[in-house]
Amino acid sequence: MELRHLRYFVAVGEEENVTRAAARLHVSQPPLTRQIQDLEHELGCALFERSGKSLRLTEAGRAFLDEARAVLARVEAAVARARGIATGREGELHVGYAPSPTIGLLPGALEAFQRSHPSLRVTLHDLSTPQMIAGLHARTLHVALMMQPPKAAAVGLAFEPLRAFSIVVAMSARHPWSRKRAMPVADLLREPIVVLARKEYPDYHAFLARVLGDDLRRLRIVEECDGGMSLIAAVEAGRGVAVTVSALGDAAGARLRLVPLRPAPEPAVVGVASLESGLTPLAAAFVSVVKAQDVRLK
Amino acid sequence: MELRHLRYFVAVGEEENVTRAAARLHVSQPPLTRQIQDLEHELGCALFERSGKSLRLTEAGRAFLDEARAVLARVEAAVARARGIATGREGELHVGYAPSPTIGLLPGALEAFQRSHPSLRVTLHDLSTPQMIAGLHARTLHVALMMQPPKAAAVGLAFEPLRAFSIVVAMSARHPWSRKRAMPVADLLREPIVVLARKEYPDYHAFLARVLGDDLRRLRIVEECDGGMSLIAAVEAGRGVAVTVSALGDAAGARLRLVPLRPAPEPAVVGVASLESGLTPLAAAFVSVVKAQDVRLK
DNA sequence: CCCCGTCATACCCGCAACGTATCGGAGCGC
DNA sequence: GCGCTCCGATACGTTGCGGGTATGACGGGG
Repeated sequence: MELRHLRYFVAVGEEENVTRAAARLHVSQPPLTRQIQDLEHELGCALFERSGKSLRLTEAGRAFLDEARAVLARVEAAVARARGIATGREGELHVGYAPSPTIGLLPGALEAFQRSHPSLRVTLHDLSTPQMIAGLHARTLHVALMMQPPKAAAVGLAFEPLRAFSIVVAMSARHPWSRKRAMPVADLLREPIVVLARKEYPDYHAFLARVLGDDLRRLRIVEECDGGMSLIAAVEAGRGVAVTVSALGDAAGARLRLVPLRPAPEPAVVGVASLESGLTPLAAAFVSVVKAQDVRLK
Repeated sequence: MELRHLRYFVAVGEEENVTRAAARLHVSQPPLTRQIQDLEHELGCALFERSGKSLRLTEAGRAFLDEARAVLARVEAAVARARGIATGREGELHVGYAPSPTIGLLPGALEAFQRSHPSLRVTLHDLSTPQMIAGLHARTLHVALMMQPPKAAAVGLAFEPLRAFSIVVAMSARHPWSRKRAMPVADLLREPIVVLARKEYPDYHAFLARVLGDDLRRLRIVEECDGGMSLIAAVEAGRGVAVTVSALGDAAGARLRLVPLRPAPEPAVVGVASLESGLTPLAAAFVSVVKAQDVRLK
């Protein structure tokens, strides 16, 4: 059976007249008769009762007419959907993001993208860097907003840098170091330190390892927080200081003082990652929109 | 586009490998490649990304794969449904009936039919004779349990008689005539008469006209009832007598006495009507079941 | 009784779907 | 780096089938 049979049958079924249906379909009557017979033969049951003159739908024919119309409508919808997705006018965009460093980036990017692609669903996924890389490869993520991964982890991925954040020590405004220009690492080691929980934020600990190297193990960690907001609150309350990227200022506002580390480590680069090849039109659009909207790479 | 394209695409999409898909479909690889290309060309968008070696579904391709599978499943279902209906294993049977004369007939008939056709929905429609005849012709009714219609109204219909009911006068057990063998029409005209409302029971008044002829207008009608139960109650209460078929005894039981009219009019024949030609398998089955179950044509 | 409308059959033609053979390119082992 | 292998794309001949014309069969209406 082919869609042709269904299209022909719908016409004949609606007209209950082969000749008129043939005119409607712009074919001649005999082939149409033949196709209908073939269809009935394949189904193994009569769709029409022939009364010499004219023909009439059987019970089964009426049911099959409904079904055939539904199938054809479904095909139409399938075509429309595929075309819509291919042209980027519909579909779903799955965006992975690392919350802390992208907090000042994400809202603007989403807004700009929704403006250029209205009626498009964007799904956000709060993930760690390894999860995002895996998601991109598995095609469950289209793009990921994250810190620049090491070269080795990024094979097959394109990474577009957007902002560079300096590494700072966050502390309460009442802290003795809060008015200084910078804090030496040696002094940091004497301070009580607040960190994000290792279990829930492997990325943060990888970041600390990169920034501090061996000094990481000499930190006096007094508290582990289960989220960025708890960390800010703990630091603001003076329970300790935290090593973080300057992006934290976007979330904390004036509640915290951010003092650069000395010597200044390599700045942390945040950007958008996607597949190097075979990225969807939507993903490409997202990358270019975010890039255009966030030209200021500091 | 034809179902072939969808079948081929589903195979290639699931395998993401033309050669294996070709083997699965029992065709050679080149035609399959070509059909897929034709499909993509017709859709106007790529369903696969070609990376030299092997090929991979695009976003649109994944969506279209789901849709194509759904279409094929729907086609399967359509075929199954048509076949099921044609062989009488599923579907719906619409049965029209005239309540009063068929009250002793319908329950047994339905039970017997449900036994021979389980998992089949039967819908009952309480209708007047002209409505049933129209419904049979319009194919909204499959069969109708009713009084035998006049020849003129029954063109194109097959009527299978089942029972013949004599015409009786229903009255309370306390009525002076309740012990007599029969009641002459002349005496009936002196009695107060209870009838069914003309508006709601045109059939009943047609029946009276057939049985009594011109005497109908000489009846002393004292009350119109809006249903069979009200009629029985009114007669039982002694407000008057009613002219009816002996089938009423099935509903009234011992509460009423039924005295034959004299001279006895032609008995009222109740049976099952259906289309003379082109009746569905289910309708035919219903007629034969009811006939077999109700052989005693009195 | 003839004519018209309608569906079914007979027959022919052309295209498009299929098969065989072959090419081109990418990964892989030596 | 070279050849080998695997896979998809292309080329081309063949054929089956969908579609066209002509005609038959049949019933209903003037």
